[in-house]
Amino acid sequence: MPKVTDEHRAARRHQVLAAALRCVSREGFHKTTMAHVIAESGMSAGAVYGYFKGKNEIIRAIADFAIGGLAVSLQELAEGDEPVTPADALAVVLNHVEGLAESPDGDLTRVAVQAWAEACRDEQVREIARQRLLKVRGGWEAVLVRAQRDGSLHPDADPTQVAQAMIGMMPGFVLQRLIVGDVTAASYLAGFRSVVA
Amino acid sequence: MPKVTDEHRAARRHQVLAAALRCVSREGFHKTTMAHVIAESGMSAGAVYGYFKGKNEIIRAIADFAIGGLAVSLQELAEGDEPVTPADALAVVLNHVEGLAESPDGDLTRVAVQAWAEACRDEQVREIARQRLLKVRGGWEAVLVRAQRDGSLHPDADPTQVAQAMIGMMPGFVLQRLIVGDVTAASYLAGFRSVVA
Amino acid sequence: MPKVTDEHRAARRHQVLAAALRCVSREGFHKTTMAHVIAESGMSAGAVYGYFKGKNEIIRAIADFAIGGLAVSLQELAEGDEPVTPADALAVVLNHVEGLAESPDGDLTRVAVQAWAEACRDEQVREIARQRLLKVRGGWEAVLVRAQRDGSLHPDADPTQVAQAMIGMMPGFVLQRLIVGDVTAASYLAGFRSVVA
Amino acid sequence: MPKVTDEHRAARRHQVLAAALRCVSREGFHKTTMAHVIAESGMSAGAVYGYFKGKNEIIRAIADFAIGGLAVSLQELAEGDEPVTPADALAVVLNHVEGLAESPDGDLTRVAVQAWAEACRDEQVREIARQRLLKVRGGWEAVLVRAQRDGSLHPDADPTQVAQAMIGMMPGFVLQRLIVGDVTAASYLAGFRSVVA
DNA sequence: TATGAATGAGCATTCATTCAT
DNA sequence: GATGAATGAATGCTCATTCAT
Repeated sequence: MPKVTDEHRAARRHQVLAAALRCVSREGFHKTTMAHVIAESGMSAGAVYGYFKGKNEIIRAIADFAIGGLAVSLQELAEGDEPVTPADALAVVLNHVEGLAESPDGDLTRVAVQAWAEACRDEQVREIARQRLLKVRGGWEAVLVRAQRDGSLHPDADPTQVAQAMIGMMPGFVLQRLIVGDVTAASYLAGFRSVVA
Repeated sequence: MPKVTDEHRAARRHQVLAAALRCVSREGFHKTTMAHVIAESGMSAGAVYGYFKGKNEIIRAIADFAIGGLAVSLQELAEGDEPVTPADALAVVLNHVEGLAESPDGDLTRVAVQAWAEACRDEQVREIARQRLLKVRGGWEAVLVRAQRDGSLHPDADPTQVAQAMIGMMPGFVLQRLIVGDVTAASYLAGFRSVVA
Repeated sequence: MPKVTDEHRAARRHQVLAAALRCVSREGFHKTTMAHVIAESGMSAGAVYGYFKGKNEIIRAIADFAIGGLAVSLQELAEGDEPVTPADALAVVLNHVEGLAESPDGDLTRVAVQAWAEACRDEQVREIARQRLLKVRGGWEAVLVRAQRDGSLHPDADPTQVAQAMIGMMPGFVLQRLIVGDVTAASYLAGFRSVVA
Repeated sequence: MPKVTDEHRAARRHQVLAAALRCVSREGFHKTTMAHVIAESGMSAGAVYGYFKGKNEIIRAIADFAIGGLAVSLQELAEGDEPVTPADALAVVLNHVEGLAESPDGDLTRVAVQAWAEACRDEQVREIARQRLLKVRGGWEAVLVRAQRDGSLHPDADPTQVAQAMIGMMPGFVLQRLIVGDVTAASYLAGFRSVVA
């Protein structure tokens, strides 16, 4: 089947990635074997290796995808007409996270936790994660600048530092959801609103 | 003689755990082989297996230790004489975290991230993590009740929900420290204070 | 049309063989993969398999070519007008070998060494090698009979046995050239002349 | 079975090497799989890897052994009381080679041919082969100096060049034996004697 | 006839664990 | 108890060959 279209190639890559995502959300990166991914994808070993150089490349692609998935565009919030508060933006983030947990290819938040752990070991995954985090922090900064304009954030606040704190609330939500299981976007957000009020 | 033996046993277990901690903080749980732990501990394979049933038991002990290490006693803060604000308690937590990164047996925050990932895969690690998190949430609740008494937290706030939000700030601090590297307890806390102000 | 096709077939086969020769002289038979040969030839996998049944057929064709390349026609020497000595014939052989090392498709003497090794494993390659060696021995016998006539070889010598000895000097020259690197046709021949003198 | 003696270690290494030798003399270096060696040795995979880092290390050890096996000590011949001719020394070499073909761990001359081929590919094997060849050439030079003293070699001959030529007769003997099969030490030597006579 | 993506058996190697000493 | 050599199933990956287009 030579002369395959780019769409075909992309679809095949996605087929591998989706299979790997399901495996990783079940078993984590390191208990997921290539044999699992191969079986789950329905492809042959050789075919999978035709689309990815090896397990590391798949791990990196998945880490990128999962961490990227957690990123919400806060930009549009910052550019919208409605007044924006930090709590509003956090609500958007938390609802987005809850949606990722229901992904058809497994709970993406579980995969993201794997990716965080991998970022602490693998320089390349760390770089991917860093880029993603900085991007989202940029979104938060835009929102916070807007919030200062709207009066919902103190004008003397340093948007960069506040962005660090605000983005920092997401991992704690993800982990408590997965590990304790008693946290919802609503309860978490309510807790935050009570503090800032 | 039995007491000497018990002390001996405890010392030997610690020897293995400390070695494993150093390995895991360098390489993560799954790239750490028993051979690494055995070599790092200076013990023989048979000896290590005399103190731990296998790798899983070591992983669980380490996960317990690392997640437990992140827990600070906020109880004494709640019971002290000084008025307490949520930000004060967060400062205590963040400073404690910064100290763990300098542990003689490797950066414990890196190990904790590994433990979070493992908690998403292994029911027993998850249970350990859950107990630890609930314990710390209990400490936060005590602090927050005190804060309500002191007037630094709104009297209508639900301490449980606020505790979820407050404990949720810690993982985000750990991850940004390890992955982005530009976050300090001071900058993170300043960001938080700006929001609640 | 059939003739054009035949020429085309021959040209294509040569294209594959030349590519394979370059690969084998670099990497040996068994480290040379079909993918290497396919890439080096600039043809497609399917095309290569249209001209050769498989890797074994290519190996045999190359072995034939490389061992055949070492064969010089000593016949014309035997039939010439000039008096011939064994050393003269050896000089022709050694000079020919030195030329093969400069082949545009890689050092053919390296390929020949691979072919010798393969001849010890593969019955078909061995048969090819045997035919080639016997052919050259025939050439040597003709030269040696002529040398007896010329008086440069003892009349009681058995030309077959002497041919065994004389042809036997070639592999040692090739190997010392490739492995030790300090042997030239001139030095090797001088050594031989000193013994027979 | 801890605290094993050095003899035990040496015996185990030999057990692997002997197994590998049998495999390689049958199938060549590259068709010999680790599974073959492991099965032939009667050891487990892990045990074999406890004595050798990998297949390459085994190949190199075998190449060393096989090429080394071809080396005869011509030194004692050079130092003996009897007058020595080049043909006498060649006789010793050829008889030695015939003996190696009957080794209990397979025909060592077949393994040596594999080693020559490998020496053309692998820098480390080449270095091993070079050292071995230079050693034997040294033996030949001693013999030839002695032969000059005895009057059986022309006093003007350069012993180094003659040694190149004389050692060069061995590979041709090995290859003709293995590939054509009609050459014996006796016939080959007779051919040589006829030329030098 | 040409293409090259796909196949899948096979390969070298690792590693958690055991157990004879 | 302590030792560490031995085990062998499992892993990530390769590559000669095929065949739908």
